[in-house]
Amino acid sequence: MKSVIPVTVVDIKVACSQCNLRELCLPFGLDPNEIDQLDELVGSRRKIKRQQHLYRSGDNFEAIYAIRAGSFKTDVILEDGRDQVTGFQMTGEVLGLDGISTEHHSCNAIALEDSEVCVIPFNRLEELSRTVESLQHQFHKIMSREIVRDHGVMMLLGSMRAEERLAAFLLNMSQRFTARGFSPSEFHLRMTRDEIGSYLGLKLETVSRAFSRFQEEGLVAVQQKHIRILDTPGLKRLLNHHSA
Amino acid sequence: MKSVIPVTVVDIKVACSQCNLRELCLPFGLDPNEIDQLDELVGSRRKIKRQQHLYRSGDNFEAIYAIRAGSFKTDVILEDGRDQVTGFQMTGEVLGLDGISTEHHSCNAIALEDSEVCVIPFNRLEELSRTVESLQHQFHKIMSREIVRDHGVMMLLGSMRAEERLAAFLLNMSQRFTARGFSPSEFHLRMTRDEIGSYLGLKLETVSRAFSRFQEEGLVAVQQKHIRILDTPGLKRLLNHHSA
DNA sequence: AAACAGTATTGACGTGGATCAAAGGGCTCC
DNA sequence: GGAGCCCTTTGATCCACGTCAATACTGTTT
Repeated sequence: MKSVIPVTVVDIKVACSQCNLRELCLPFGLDPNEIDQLDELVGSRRKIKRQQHLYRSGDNFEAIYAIRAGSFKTDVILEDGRDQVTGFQMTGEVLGLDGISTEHHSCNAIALEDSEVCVIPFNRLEELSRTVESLQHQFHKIMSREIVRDHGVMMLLGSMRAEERLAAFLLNMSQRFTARGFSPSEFHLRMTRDEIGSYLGLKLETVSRAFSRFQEEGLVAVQQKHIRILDTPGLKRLLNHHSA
Repeated sequence: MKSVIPVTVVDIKVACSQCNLRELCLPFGLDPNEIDQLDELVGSRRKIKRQQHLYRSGDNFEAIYAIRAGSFKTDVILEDGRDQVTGFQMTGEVLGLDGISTEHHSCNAIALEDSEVCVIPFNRLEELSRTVESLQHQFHKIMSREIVRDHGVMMLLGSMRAEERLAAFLLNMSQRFTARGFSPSEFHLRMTRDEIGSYLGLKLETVSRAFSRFQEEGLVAVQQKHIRILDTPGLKRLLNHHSA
C-alpha cells in the first residue's frame, strides 16, 4: 500500500540540475532553463535491489531509465535457455532504448547491485524533445552511441581472441570509471566471471584463466572482483598487435 | 556551384510519396501531407557503383541514407587490418546512424552491387521531426530497431555454433526478402562467403562447409550465390533445439 | 573463344577454447 | 559469527573451427 509522502530534501537533491551525472546523461548540452523542463518530466525514481529486474523481455515499453546509482546488465535469452549478456551499464547511462522499436522490451535489465534509476516516460520525452532542440540532439546522440558501442562488441566477438577480448573489456571499464571520477587503474567489478564470459562470448573458465595469465605477466593484479591495472600500455598492445 | 534544375519525371518517380519502399522506410506512418514535407527534405539521390564506398569511417557526418535500390555492407576495420562486417543492408533500410554520436562516421558503408540512396540531411531531418510527430517517432523506431538487431547479432556471435549462425542468417535474409515482395525461399546473395563469414564470426571455409552440409541434409539447394531454401522448419529447428 | 582473376569447394591437420572435474575461498543470510 | 552456497581457480582432455593447401568453378575482359 502506497501513501503520499511529502517532498523531502532528498527529492530536491536528485533533480537533474543538481545531479553530478548530468554531463554523462540526458541533460548534457542543455541550458539551466531547459534542464528544469527535463526535471519536470522525470516522473519518479525507482530503487532496484541487487539481482532484481528493472524490466523483462516482453514487458510493455513506457519509459527509458537513467541510472542514478549502481549498475546493471542487460541480457537476451533464447528459447533453449542459452543467454547472452548484451551490455553492462553504469551511472549516467540510459537503459530501455531497445523497447522503442516494438513498444515492448526485447531484453532483460537486471541490477548488479542495489541501484536507483530515474524513470523518463518516453512519450513525454518525445514531446519535450520537439520543443527543446538540444534535448532532441542529445537523445539522438545517446541512441547512436549505443549503436556504435554494439558495433565494437561485434568486432570483439567476431574477430578477437580470448585475451584480446578481456583486455578490451578491462580498458573499456577503466575508461568508464575514469569518466565518473574514479581511478582508471583500480576498481571493483560488479559482475561475475560467468557474466563477463557471457558478454565476451567465452566460458567462465576461460575468463578466469585469462585473468590469471594477465596476472602472471604483470599486466594486472586480480583479487576476485577487485582489479588493479598495472600496465595499461601492455593491455593496449595486446589489442592492436595481434601477434598471429 | 549548384544550379537550379527543373523537376523531371524521373525526380517525381522517386519521391517518397511514390516510392514502393515507403512502408519499410522513414515515411512509414506519415499521412500524405507529411510525406510531402519529407519529400522536400530529401535533397538528392546518389548512385554508388558496386564496391564503392557510400561513406568511410572518419568521414564527417552530415546525412543519413535510405537505400532506394541495391544493397550494402557496413564494416569496421581495426588498426592491425582485421575487419568485421557489422551488417548487410537492403532497400528501404537506413544507413549512417552510427555517425550521429560523434559527428563522424564510425564504420564504412560499401555497395554490394550498383545501388542508389536517398540523401537525408540530418540537421533538416531533426528540424522536421520537431514538427512532424509521426516522423519523429518513426525515426526513433528505426534507431531502436538497429539496436535490437545488433543485440541479435551479439547473441549469434556469442553463443551459437557455426551451423546455427548460418541458419539464423539464411532465415533472416529470407524474411527480409519476403518483406520486399520477393520469394521467401529462393534468392540471390549479393555478398561473398568471406563477407558472410566476417559477419558471422567464421572463416569463409567454415561458411562453405556449412552450406555443403545443409545441402547434404536437404535443407537448402546451394548454387554459388543462388540459394533455395527447401526446409524452413528444419533450419528453425537447428536454431532452437541446440542439440548439445 | 581464350585467358584471367576472383570466388568457392574440399581435404588434411593443428589449436584455442570448451567441457568435465575437483578443490578452495569468500559472501550472504540467518 | 557461523553455515551454506555460490563463485573462482586450476588441471586434464576433447572437439569445433581455423589454417594451410590444392583444385574447380564463374563471370568478365579482350
